Amino acid sequence: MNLAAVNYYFGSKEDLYKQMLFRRVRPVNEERLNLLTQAEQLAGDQPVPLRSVLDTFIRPLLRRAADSALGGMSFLRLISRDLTDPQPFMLDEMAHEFDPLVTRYTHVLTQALPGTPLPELFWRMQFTIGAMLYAAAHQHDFERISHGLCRGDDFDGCIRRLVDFCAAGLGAPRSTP
Amino acid sequence: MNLAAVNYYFGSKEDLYKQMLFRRVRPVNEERLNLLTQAEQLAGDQPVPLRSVLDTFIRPLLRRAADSALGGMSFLRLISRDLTDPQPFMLDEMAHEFDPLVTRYTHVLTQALPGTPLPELFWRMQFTIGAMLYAAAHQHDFERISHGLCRGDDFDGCIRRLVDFCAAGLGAPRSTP
DNA sequence: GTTTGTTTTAAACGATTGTTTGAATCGCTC
DNA sequence: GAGCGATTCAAACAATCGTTTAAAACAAAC
Repeated sequence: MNLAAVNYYFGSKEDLYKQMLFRRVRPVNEERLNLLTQAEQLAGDQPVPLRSVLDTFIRPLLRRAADSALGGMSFLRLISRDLTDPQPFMLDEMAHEFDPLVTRYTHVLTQALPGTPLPELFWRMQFTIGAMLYAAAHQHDFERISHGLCRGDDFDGCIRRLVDFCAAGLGAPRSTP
Repeated sequence: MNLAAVNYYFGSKEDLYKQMLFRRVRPVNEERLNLLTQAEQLAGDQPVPLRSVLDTFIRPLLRRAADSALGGMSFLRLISRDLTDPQPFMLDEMAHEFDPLVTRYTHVLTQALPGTPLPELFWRMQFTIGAMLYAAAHQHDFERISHGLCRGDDFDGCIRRLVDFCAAGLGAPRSTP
């Protein structure tokens, strides 16, 4: 197609990139918060179980892998890359997009993991994000890396395993420094 | 400096990039394997404890953050990026560089985690790598993200927390699909 | 001091980048 | 179908990219 259309419709290449990425990311985060609300209602006055919290966070992103209408693997690779190594012009709006998530998830996680110091929780949330993003971006490669032992298209299996892994990690006992 | 020197000494920009990155990565992986050998000797005929395995894998990379002579944070960001979203021309040599690691660590981990099916172990190794790379690349940002709760220069703390998290994750019980 | 081979430099190369321009084309209303 | 704003397109724009070239500067051996 004609590249002049980019500037006609979006003003610049950066703006096209921004709009494209946020068009994909926004529904993911909306879905996360919706699922989280549902989980809270289901839990009543009890804290939301840790594994449920993780599922609401991981599933909306990971299920995109199998859905090419929502971006498929290209989107997962792209968002993983942009969160791992953000381009400067994306930083502000990205932070703004993810702020509500940080607030809500910090809140439910402190209740799901009572007694965990807040700094500890922050670190572990970052580890969780890292594990998820790396798995999201490399799902397909695992088949090659593991010499066929892991299926590259087993998205549900990937989600379940991520939840297993991160639930244990988030709830891990703390070793003394 | 004069950019023509790049082609004079390295042939191309890609080759400069390759050599620069491998010059930094190779010592990391050598250190990993050395520490792993030491840990094996220390363990005698017992399996190497899981947390020790993780320490040999994580520490050699993460300690670079504080050592600008070994690349510092710039190196960590770069290698994190290149492993998360590899450039095509790096793939072959990267795989070759990491092959021995995969073999050795798969071996010691199957012994440290008896009964874990190999596919499960592969998935969890990937999660571990993801958590580590993301933490490595973002150590500094956590201070801002957590509103000052997490120190961005607490490298030993980061290692210890990563080991806590990943040890629990690797040893987590498996939920039924 | 001249020679020989190596390194550094400035200039130019072709290719590609993101963007702008102005003319053509379209869809619509009167 | 004339007129008009919106869209499309090819062409050209300046800027940057990685690389090559050839001349200048350097170092070491004789």
